[in-house]
Amino acid sequence: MADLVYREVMHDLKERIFKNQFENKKLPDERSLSESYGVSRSSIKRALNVLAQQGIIFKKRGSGTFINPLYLKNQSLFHYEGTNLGVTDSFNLDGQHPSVKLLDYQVVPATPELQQDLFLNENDFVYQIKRLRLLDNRPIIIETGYIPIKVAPALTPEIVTGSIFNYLEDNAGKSVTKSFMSILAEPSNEEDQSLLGLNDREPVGIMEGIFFLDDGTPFEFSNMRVHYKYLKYNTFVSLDGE
Amino acid sequence: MADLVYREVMHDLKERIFKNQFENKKLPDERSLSESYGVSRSSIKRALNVLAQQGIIFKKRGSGTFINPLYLKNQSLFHYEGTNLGVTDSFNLDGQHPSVKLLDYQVVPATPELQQDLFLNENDFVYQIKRLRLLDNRPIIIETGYIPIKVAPALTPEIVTGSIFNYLEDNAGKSVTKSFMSILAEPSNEEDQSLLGLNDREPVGIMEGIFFLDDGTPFEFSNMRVHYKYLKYNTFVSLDGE
DNA sequence: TTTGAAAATTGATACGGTCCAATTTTTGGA
DNA sequence: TCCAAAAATTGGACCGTATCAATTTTCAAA
Repeated sequence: MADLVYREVMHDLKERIFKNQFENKKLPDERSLSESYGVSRSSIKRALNVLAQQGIIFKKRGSGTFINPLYLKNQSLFHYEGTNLGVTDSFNLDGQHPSVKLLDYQVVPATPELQQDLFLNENDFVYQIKRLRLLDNRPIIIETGYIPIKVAPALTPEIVTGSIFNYLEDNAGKSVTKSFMSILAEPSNEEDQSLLGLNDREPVGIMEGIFFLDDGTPFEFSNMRVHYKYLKYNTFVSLDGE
Repeated sequence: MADLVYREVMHDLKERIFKNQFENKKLPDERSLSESYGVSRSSIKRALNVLAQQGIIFKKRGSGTFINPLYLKNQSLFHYEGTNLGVTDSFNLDGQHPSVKLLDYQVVPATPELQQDLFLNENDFVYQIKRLRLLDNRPIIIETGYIPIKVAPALTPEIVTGSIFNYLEDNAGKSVTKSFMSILAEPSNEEDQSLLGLNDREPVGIMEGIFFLDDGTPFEFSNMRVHYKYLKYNTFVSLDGE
């Protein structure tokens, strides 16, 4: 699986960090790591950079590389959901039962906006899929998705009732690894209120954006109107790469 | 300022992307860029990687590097980028005039929750700072922040009316480069409505979380109640480095 | 004209080297 | 002993090269 050098180093370091195998919360210097792993310093650097970006370690020039004490002490804090792309994945938390009710399913021409967002031509068509997502029979999300036919030609209402991402990964060997999302809030409209059981003072959170396949192909434009009590987006931000 | 090679390349490319100077939303290949900028391909790669991570471009092996059409489209007033940590920074981008009204400023004992979030002991004290942020005199955010005294012993109401982050960077040589934030939505309460000029159907967006110094020290717990029209958190999520 | 193999294009990974900058450790003189 | 200068340590930036893999283009055979 992890046949990349820097990934193997990264995973091994992660495990050793977890097992508290480093004294003083300090990692060996990069040159030593390079020698002991038998890889170039560049690869060590790359592995360490990923760990630093995840907030697991931090580096101080001239001093060394250290384990972030908060990562070990309060791990739940750092299990950030900024890395959960699919909605299905994010739900499996408390052993509750997610379900999907298909509200609408049709093929429509791509609007100009969709053409731009999904890199389509004028005569391209998209699936328009509107789903209500529930958790233990409580409605949580109204999700409207647009998927180009040419990207997933064999979709059916049955597939769409499950996880589209999982279907793609299992059957087409394509995986979704990137997304560009915007998160905002709005007052609820009448449809929100009736489908999600909100009163007119209660808002919805909105997550909308594009999901990409790992080769960079835009795969889906999605708009999710989320019951405000169930939207909580956690994210770890680091300016190091800037 | 940007005396780093890859940064200069990055900023130049960003500008050219913004000015639409690339045909077909396609950038030149890396080897050409390397030659035309007179820098190594590694530096080009590094610049492109940062842009890709920011979601501005995406790369397809064997095909080329392309501009993300979504990036040019987003023209929100409050354009909260996943890479902008401080609120002050996020405001300055659009050429509008930010200002701050100090609502409350006192020193209080750290609550048990703050003790945990900020890694404090029982007898530690924190500044409690409540500020109203405005943009061109329109109220945008009610921000309540908690900062341990021992991290920033010399804070004054005057400093707090400006940017705390900038003060720290200029005077203490400490910089804030990381944060762990949660984003959610709530109905507005009476205070929100009066301070932000909302009616009782209009919600607030909430961003709350912890800012860290670059050495990993938790620096501030912040809760921001944002006028819903001005909260737009854009984030590019990538599972590649995992 | 069509098709499919070969070649060219283009980004990805990895190596190893040079020099620099921040920090810590050592050392030698007052 | 104490302190400041020097040396060592350690991460950061950048270069140039080699090789591989995915995609597109070219081109010759059918």
